[in-house]
Amino acid sequence: MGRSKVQLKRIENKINRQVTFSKRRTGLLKKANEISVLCDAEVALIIFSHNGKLFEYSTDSCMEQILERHERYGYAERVLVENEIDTQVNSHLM
Amino acid sequence: MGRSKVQLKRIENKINRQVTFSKRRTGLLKKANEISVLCDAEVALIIFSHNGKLFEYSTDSCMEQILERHERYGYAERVLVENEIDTQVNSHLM
DNA sequence: AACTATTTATAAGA
DNA sequence: TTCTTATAAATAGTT
Repeated sequence: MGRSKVQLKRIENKINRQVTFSKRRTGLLKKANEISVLCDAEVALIIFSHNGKLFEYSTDSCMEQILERHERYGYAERVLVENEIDTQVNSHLM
Repeated sequence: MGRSKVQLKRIENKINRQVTFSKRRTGLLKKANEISVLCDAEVALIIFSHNGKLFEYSTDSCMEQILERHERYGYAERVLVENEIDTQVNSHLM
């Protein structure tokens, strides 16, 4: 999206990388909020810049709750996988 | 982005909400990967659909490491805030 | 699931 | 670094 197509590889120029990071971070956070509101989804987004600064978004500002839910879900999935339940059936559910 | 402008509020029609979720989820995951690669950032994205299904992306597939880093960073920030260090100075850093 | 008209994001440039 | 602008990309409504 811009004056030229972008190649999906690390931007070596430090200034350009920083500018692109700033722009895309704003866009990503915005879209995370949009899908959350529009689709009634629970979203957690964590971004650490190359320089180690943290940026984050979470639905209803309850990051910890979402991370806990993720942790619990993870265990449940592991059980499903171990039981070899056909995931293709479930992939149609949202 | 589409035939009409979108209002930032919950899509009440279930079918439309599901379709929009599917489209935007794909876009969001794609952009999370792009900023990660282009800008050498560490990203964790967790999305629970309205129906409770989990979708996630994490840089280098190490979600747990990123979440741990987030937890540690959180504590560090809290100390900074308590010490009332001027955050405007740091806001120029990325 | 594909298609396209439009909106939106953003790469370069100022 | 903030604003502008041309262009790429995403996506809303449609087929």
